[in-house]
Amino acid sequence: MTIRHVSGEPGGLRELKKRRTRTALLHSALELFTTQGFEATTIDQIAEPVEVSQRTFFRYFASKEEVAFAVPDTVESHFFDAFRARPPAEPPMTALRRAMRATWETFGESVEGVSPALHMRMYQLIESTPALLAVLMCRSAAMEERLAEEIARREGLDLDADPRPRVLVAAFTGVMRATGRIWGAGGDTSAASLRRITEEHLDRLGPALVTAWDRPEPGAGAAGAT
Amino acid sequence: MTIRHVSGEPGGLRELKKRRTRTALLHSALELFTTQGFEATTIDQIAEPVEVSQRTFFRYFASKEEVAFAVPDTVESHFFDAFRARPPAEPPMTALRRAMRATWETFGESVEGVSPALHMRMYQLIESTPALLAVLMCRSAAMEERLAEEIARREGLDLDADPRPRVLVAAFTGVMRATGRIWGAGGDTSAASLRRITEEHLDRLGPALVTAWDRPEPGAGAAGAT
DNA sequence: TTGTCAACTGTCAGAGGCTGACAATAATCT
DNA sequence: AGATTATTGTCAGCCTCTGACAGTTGACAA
Repeated sequence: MTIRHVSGEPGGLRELKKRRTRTALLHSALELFTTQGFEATTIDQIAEPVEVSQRTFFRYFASKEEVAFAVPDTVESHFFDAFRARPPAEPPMTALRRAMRATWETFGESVEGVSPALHMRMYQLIESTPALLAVLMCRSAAMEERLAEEIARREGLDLDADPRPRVLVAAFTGVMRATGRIWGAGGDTSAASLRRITEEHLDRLGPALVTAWDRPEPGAGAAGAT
Repeated sequence: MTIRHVSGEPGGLRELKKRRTRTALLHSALELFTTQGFEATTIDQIAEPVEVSQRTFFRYFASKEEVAFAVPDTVESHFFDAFRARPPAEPPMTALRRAMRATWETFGESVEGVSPALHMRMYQLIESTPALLAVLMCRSAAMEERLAEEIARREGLDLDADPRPRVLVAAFTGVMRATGRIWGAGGDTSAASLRRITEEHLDRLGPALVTAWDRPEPGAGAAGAT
């Protein structure tokens, strides 16, 4: 008969151990990264406190970078889901913004047992580590593509013929990147600060994009929805 | 007395040999990358036809990625210089576009002895290789930052307070990325094709950004130049 | 021409990221 | 309990990249 402990989550003993090992590796890595830096940390150093071999680390995370992006990954998924859940009537920029706001809110608690304070430190580390920044850029580009596809779908546009979805997304993420950098450079490292900076900057491109971009093209003749 | 051969460029024998080695390594690498793929190519394979040790390769190129971006690097520099040379009276988007056009034109000949056809193949390889795409994204982000700074300087704006330069650049490079992807996916791999796609797409965001973005803000009150 | 100096290179040794193969161990199912 | 399957550790190895040291070669002056 299958033993089922009172521990919240489903699955057997094996599943439980796996989740524990993963979380332990994640914590160990983040702790080391934020104290000694990303490149100065070796896989052996990460695996040692967890009492696990280097080989096992690579069975949980495909690379050293991946563990650094585990939490951002989760947050990103939340954001994308939140965006897809926005009503189709909302202009894309509005929907993006509200999805972002919703993500900030479900973001106060821990993700995978990682405290918000640690997220923040990791974000700053990513911003200041070239190798991680490169990965972040690549991931951002992939996310931009997915968002552009989703917008094209919502608005009934052809992504190959109409650059506007991509441009809108580029503008949005451009602001996000900019705010990220400003926040990273500034003194106030709180999540509230990041949130405030983001809102402020998004405010400033609202009128130009929200009102102009979700209507058919103003200039040359190209097919658009509605 | 210093021997000065009739070979075009300046410098002594040492300089000449260095340039030769660099070019040879570059060619060897690009040839192998485009035939077997980036990851399947090892440093030893690159160095062998040049009859040079692996160690020497790393004295010319800091990493395997760097050699892949040697030509894009040169092109990028040309573009940035061309942009800075644009008259300050031009709206930023117009200046970006003309700089791009100028870059396309000085681009027909070989760069560092690499034929345009090989550039094209390399661009496509970069687009289809995750590791290279990551580097490209990072480099693009750095370029965006430099362009935004330059625009802020031209227009007398404060980059930390006004997101518009960054957004404008994001829109521009967003279109460039999009065209790059469309071109890479399409059948026509000629430079002319890339050029045409780019022009077409830039046309479509012209009215919205050229006329709206170089004026002081429409909505909330923030300081801007003229 | 010759000797000195500086630059360039090869060899060697090694760290660190990452992977495949295989055997040992531990959980699950019957 | 025994068979099955998943997870792990060990080992061996490839590849990127770096520091150290010694050998070679071009540059320059006496």
